[in-house]
Amino acid sequence: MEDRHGIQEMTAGYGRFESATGRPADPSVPGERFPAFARCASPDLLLPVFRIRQYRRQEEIVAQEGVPDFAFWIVSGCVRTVRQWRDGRRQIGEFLMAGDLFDRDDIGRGRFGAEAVSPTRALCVRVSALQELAARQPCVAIELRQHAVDRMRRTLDRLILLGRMTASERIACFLIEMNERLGAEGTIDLPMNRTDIADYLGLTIETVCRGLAVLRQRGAIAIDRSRITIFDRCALERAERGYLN
Amino acid sequence: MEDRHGIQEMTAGYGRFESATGRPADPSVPGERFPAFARCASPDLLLPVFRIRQYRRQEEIVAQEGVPDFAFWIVSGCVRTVRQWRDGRRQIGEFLMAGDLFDRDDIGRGRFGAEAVSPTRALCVRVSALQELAARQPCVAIELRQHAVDRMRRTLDRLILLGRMTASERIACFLIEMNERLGAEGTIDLPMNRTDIADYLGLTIETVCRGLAVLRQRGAIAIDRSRITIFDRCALERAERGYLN
DNA sequence: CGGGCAATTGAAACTGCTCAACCGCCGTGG
DNA sequence: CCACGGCGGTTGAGCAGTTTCAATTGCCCG
Repeated sequence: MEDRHGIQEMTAGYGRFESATGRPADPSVPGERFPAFARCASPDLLLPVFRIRQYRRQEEIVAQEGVPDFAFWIVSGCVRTVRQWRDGRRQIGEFLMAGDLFDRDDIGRGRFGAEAVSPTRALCVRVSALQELAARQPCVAIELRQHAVDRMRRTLDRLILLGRMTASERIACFLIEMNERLGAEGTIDLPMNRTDIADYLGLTIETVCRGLAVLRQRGAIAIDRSRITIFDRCALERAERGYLN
Repeated sequence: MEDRHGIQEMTAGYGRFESATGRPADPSVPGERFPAFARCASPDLLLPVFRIRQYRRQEEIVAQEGVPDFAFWIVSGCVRTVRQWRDGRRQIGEFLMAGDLFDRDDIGRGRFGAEAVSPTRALCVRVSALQELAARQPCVAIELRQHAVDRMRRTLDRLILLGRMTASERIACFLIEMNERLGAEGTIDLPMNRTDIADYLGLTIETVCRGLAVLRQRGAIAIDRSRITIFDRCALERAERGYLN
């Protein structure tokens, strides 16, 4: 299995751990982000526990009812957490980007599944091993803690968005969020399609299209398929005004 | 101050800790629930860190922008976490009942405030002290961990509710949740008013009233102000069908 | 008994959804 | 090489569910 192969490469040393990923673990490589603790934790503790996994577009990472033993650290690509009904309704919990981490607790222990939105490379870590690591290496524990806090903040923000924002506010909010997370100075290459956006924002795909069209007509953005260019960030912020009040 | 007085009482020993609350820490006392670790942790570690606080109806516990140093363990009563806009829109994050715990991270570090829905008694613990306690006493750490997992599950359930459920589904869902949490065998004495319910479910107060009225007309429930009696739980479960699919 | 507040009900307005058609791109196969 | 089909995205028209606005009821408490 490739898993076995990956482990052997990684256990050979810190350098091999990097080479096992196929590229150097340099945060400056566009789109790739490795855990900060990969730099501060001692390699002999770190290396035996990681595997690298690759996922194709739309590939399932964790089944909806799944409670995996592994935590996943996204190195590149984009993942959605998703819950689907038999009647077709679907809710996306969050989009996870390079640098994000998730495990069974973060997807609600069987509430949500996880799927690759775009081709994704992830560090795959047994939860128990990660916990042991965190117990020995303070910098790991700190980073995990920070992730948990950030996730709760973002999830609470989603409650406000889904509970009390209008369609146009949600869309503006989404663009600002994506601009900050993918942040290439006003040009966003969205990894997800309109259906994913709609299921993330609790809207229909048509409403998302119309909302984007309104922003385009106002000169706030330009739309070229999945590439959104932001001309007038203030207009977006006005559109999501409620968020800040 | 009563704080000082409370501390002195509590530091006197385990028995005084109980008496400081005014009543024995017996889980069987109706409506009162103390942390399980109050039984397993050694008293000399536990006692110096706790204070008891009482809050009147509608009293603010944590300001919306507040990041308190304390964690709160609700012994009796009901608390809402709430975010409010200047334009009047309001979203309730969750209702916290006896036995529930929250701290600054659970309310999003300044995202939500906390207010007493009904007269509330809470154990108030400095976060750093609780963390130290958890580091020394495994049973405390386990209980805190379980709370965090439960909270994430419930918050993710709220995402689905707010994003993809109809008004009647939300209302049925709410009644089932409250029945399970307040659970007196089919009779629910809701501590919160209709406005709170509406802001919890992302609806208006009128829609909540109408939804309840429909359930009453179908013979599923009876309504007497804040007292709801459930006659036909299956009808409620049908009304929230999407939730389970 | 009256004031005030929460809850309820009714009617109209509106936001967002549903259904449908259409566009443009791209890969495939004749 | 081009026709075709599929898919994602966009736009339009009508509809439905929810909100808004308004009026009324019921209850508690002074």
